[in-house]
Amino acid sequence: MAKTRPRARARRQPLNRERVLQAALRLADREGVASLSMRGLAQTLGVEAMSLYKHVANKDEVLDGLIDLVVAEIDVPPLGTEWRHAMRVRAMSARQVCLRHRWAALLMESRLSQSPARLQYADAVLGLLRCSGFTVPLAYRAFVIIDSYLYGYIMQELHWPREEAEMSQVEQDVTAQLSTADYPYLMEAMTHVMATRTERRVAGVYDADFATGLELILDALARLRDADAPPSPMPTISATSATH
Amino acid sequence: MAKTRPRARARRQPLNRERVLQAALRLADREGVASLSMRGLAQTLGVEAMSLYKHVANKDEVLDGLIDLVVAEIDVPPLGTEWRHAMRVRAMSARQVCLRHRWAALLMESRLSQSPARLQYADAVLGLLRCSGFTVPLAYRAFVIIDSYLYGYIMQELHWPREEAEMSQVEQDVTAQLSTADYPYLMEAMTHVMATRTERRVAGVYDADFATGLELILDALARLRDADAPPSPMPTISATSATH
DNA sequence: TAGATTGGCTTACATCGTAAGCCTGCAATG
DNA sequence: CATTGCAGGCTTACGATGTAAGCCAATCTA
Repeated sequence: MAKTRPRARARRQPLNRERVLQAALRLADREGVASLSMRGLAQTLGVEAMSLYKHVANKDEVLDGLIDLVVAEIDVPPLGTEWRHAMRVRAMSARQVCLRHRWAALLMESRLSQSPARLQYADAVLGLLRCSGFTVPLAYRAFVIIDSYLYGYIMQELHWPREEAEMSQVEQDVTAQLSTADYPYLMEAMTHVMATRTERRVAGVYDADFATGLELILDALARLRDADAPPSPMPTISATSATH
Repeated sequence: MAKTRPRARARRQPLNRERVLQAALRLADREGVASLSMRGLAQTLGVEAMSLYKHVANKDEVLDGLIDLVVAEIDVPPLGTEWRHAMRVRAMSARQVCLRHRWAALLMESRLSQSPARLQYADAVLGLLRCSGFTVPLAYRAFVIIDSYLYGYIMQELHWPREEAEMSQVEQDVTAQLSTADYPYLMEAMTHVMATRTERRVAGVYDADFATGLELILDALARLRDADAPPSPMPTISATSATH
């Protein structure tokens, strides 16, 4: 009587690591990575929790797998692309990916997981800088600085209000609950943010602010690069000509 | 017979929120925030888990309390201090605090918790910029950019090897397990990092790299500030004279 | 002295990751 | 074709964990 339809279950295509991770990705996007449990994950696959362990060693492996999936979504231009353009593209892409999967940034920061996908990502970014005239030490430094800003900005951004509803909620808090006397400078800043919130989202949320900061850093790095190794008369050509 | 010594327990000074949070801080420093459980925390206080709930609403409140304790440790110069100096001081201080409590940065990024301590911290930083000639929009932008870099850098740094033992472990991985063919640029960068690791730690770990990046950003912001509101002939004086 | 309050404690429950081992149908082998 | 191995599910069970509910003794207050 327990075996009502012994076939029905067996008929579905067998699970595999790939399908498990894809399901985890969907579930994380829907409910957040914090409420991603092995039992819940199994349920979305029509399976019992312990069945997952035939395809993944443990939950940590699922999380690391998620990181890999997300890193793979980041668009890194091919080796030889002019560095400023390349850094812009990959930074913007990383940001979009992290906003699409709102749990991703925190997960990447909280886990070590030097998987092939992540190593290759780092290698590609470093390669772009190296092929654009950066020395090894400077390429390393630039990488660290850009990534600090990139992921630091994203982490902040994830806490900001997005929907109009949240925004007006914040606005209420600003004008009512937070007393102006206690936090005068914070108040004026919040007021400014609220007042300009419309024009500050261009083709996405908070794009403009992110881009300005990034350009600031790229400018600074360009100066460093030029000081470090005097460029040929036409820097952009010498940069892109490395592989073309 | 259960009441062997009804007095002994009652004699110790009663718990309070303060002592609970201090114990949580110590425990987190010792074992990491991930393995901070209400039961474990209670144990270090010689008390049962549920007793904590007389002084704290729930675990989230403990975590938010930890954030407050940590934020309070950050050294923010008084209003009116010249902005570059002030930003340097508070960035360095925040970094030291986050390295001292290695769980703090992640906790701050993962929780929202707009507690008075945090709001006041933000207010103080914004105030410093405002008093040094930054307009409201620019002060806000500068705040976001500096903090992005600051906490982004720290989050990266927390994953880097610190002890000499870890370092030589990484060195082994670099020269052996990671194949040079697969990640050429990553390899050369790691080799450089390993080779220069001695001179790169000055009075602390990785101080030099952090400072260079910060100066880069402060330079860029200085340029922005001067372009935004043309300074008087002697910018530093006009900056500090605002409140003195 | 009576009553209320404070601050501990016990018990209980849902949820989590996962160890151990069972069962069944398909596939390869004799 | 029969046997057997095993891939890939399932069941059960254990020890965390956060915390709701309620108990009880010591202390403070009227």
